[in-house]
Amino acid sequence: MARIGAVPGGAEPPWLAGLNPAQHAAVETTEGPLLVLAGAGTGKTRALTARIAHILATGRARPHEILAVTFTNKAAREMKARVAAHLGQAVEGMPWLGTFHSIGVKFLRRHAEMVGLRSNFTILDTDDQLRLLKQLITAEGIDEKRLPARQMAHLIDRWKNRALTPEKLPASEEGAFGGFGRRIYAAYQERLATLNAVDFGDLLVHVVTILQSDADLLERYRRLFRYILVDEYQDTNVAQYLWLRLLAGEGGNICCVGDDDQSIYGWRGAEVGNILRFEKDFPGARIIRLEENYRSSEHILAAADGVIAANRQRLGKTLWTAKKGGEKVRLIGHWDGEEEARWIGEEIEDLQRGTRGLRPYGLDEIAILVRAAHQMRAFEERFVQIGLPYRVIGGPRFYERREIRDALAYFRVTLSPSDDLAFERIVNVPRRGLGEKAMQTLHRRAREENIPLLAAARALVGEGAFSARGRKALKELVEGFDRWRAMAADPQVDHVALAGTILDESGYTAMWQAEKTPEAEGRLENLKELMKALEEFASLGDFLEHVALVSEGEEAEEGEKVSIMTLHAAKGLEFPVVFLPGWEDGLFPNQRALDENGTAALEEERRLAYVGITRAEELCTISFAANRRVFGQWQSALPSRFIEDLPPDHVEVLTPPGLGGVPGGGRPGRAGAAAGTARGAIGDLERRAAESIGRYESPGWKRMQRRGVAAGGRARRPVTIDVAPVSPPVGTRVFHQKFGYGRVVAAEGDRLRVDFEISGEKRVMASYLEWSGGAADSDDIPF
DNA sequence: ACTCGGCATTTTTTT
DNA sequence: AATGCCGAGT
Repeated sequence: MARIGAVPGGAEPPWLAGLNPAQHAAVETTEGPLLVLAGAGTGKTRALTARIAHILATGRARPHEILAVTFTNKAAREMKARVAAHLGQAVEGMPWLGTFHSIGVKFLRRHAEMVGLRSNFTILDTDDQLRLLKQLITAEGIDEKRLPARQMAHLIDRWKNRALTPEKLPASEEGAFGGFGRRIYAAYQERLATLNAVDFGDLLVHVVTILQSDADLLERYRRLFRYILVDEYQDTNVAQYLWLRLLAGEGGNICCVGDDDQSIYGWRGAEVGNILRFEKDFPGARIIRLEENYRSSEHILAAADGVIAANRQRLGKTLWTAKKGGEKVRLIGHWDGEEEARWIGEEIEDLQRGTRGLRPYGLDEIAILVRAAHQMRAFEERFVQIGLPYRVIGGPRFYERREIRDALAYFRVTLSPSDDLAFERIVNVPRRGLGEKAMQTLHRRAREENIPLLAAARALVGEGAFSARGRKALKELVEGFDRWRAMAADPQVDHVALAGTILDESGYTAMWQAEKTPEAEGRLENLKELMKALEEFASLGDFLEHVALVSEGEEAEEGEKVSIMTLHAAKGLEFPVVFLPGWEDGLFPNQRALDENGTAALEEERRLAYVGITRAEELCTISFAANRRVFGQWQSALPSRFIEDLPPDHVEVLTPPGLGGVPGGGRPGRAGAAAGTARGAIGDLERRAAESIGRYESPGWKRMQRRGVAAGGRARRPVTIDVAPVSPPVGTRVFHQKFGYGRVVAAEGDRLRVDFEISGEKRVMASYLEWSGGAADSDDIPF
């Protein structure tokens, strides 16, 4: 490819080496507003980091004069490392390179007093937030069951994403949360101020408030940030957008990189509109498109394009690749979710061995990307069974575990005695004989004298309040905190040792040791982990700050493993081999999303599909299951409507196991053309589903019926409308997919006990079984 | 004050 | 199926 911009005769600086013309332009167009539309796999990070290197190396700005914002800590870290690599030296302090939230904290610590905070404010975690809201809601005399705190938290989050403080709430929001929304929101903010605390959303909103309220300050920052770079611009929400506009000013040097087709965070306030509107917002903006894809094969790209092309709201890009040929995207349907997991497990083992003329793949090269976290379970179960190493990315997070939160609460109170929320969390953990009544007493005193709970506890203990047992324990706790605080202030004391001391002396460690369950052991393990993590930081305080902002359970586990994660978590990653299970209407696209947000949500789901497919470099396999267990109930679904958008020329349909093979087992392998079209295979599956289950109904359809609409206008009919499966009477000879033939020995409703010929007695659901006379009434099956 | 058991609810995605 | 919440019993 011809290179432009190379200086004739002069050696090209290393950061420009190997860039294509578009990337080159993205790097060298430093002045004025610039939007880089970077499709999936087009070397976006490469361009972005080269740009920073370029700005620094050419002396256009010093490191602290660049504001570079990312969405995840991981992206920030990677960016730092890659800029350093470009320049061939460590980047000394780019203090303003980080996530919106971490930069927000830094900014807020400097200007806390402008929003009524002190600069040592604490950052609330979700638990704290919910507990606080619960209190406020109850105090308002509202039944917390009718209006749950979760919902309120959600609401507040949405408002904050739009930079709406209680005063700025529009009239249209007046009815929110049963009409109490605004009032509780205001009370909540007030309470946060008293607690000297902020929540996640505040990290954005307070910054906007400050910048808007002080023109001089704003001007200072505008001058400071000579260059602004924003990664994943399509994910910015209103508050972040305001931030950027304020700081960039008119014609500032702001460079936003993003891809409207990868906007998948609308549900948490991201506005695709931000990127769609860029030219209007920043007059004279230049737009550069990165369209050469370096990641995926031709077929994979074509499939992704087929899916995304159905969206209306897009800026439009055409990705192309120099890589021709490769494997087609594979499509396969399964009987149920477990079979899907089983098949993928076997497929992975095959891939490892390198069958069918494909190269052998390492487990690290393989990923399974699911729509919803609960899908992961089937895979975990299966993989444990067959001993296939896997890792769940973005699973239950380390810092959200109970024992970790408890430990952190102890640290928090030690460092800031007025952290009531943390104090509340651990006063009675381990049990100290302080129940509801004791807590009421504490709260009353704290409120009356306007002092923190810890101070109230101290006073009350001195006055001889509470039961003898509780008083003694509480006294010990208060004195403990005094002691630990003194130690924390002593530079001689190592903070890791201090943390250990706190957990031991408080009796927290002992509490779990006393519990001799494997679970408790795990928790103690986690606490050890925590200590190890602590070593990386200079002080407890530093650590707490880190924890508040980092949610990534960053345990770089050893060994080769298959990765399992949600599609959301997969954004920005790539794998040679990708499996995309669960492509069923209702699950993907997700019915709840559709119900709540209609067409916009459907487009976002489609983008999610696009993100999924474009993660794959060489081999991409999409699958769906006719039946899936949801809430312990079997439900059936139809293949995702996105499957219809896959261009047939680039897709190979595989034959599901059990179809045309041995019943209930044996994998026929790759049947190639025998399966015919995608529709053919799907039809077979649906027919089988109908035949053996009898009557079933897709969850999405049920919802649509209730609402009396066919959502999206593309709804298809479910197979049969009759929810209750008929049970075979005791004594009936039945057939089960997994256990084979057997006889019913007992029944309670549709739960049966069946004595199977091979595997003995099992409890199974009637809907699992086939028996003569129990086949479907096929009058309503639309094939 | 704490423990246990029954009942309801849950799961879409997360900085 | 699994978890969390509430109420009754100790």
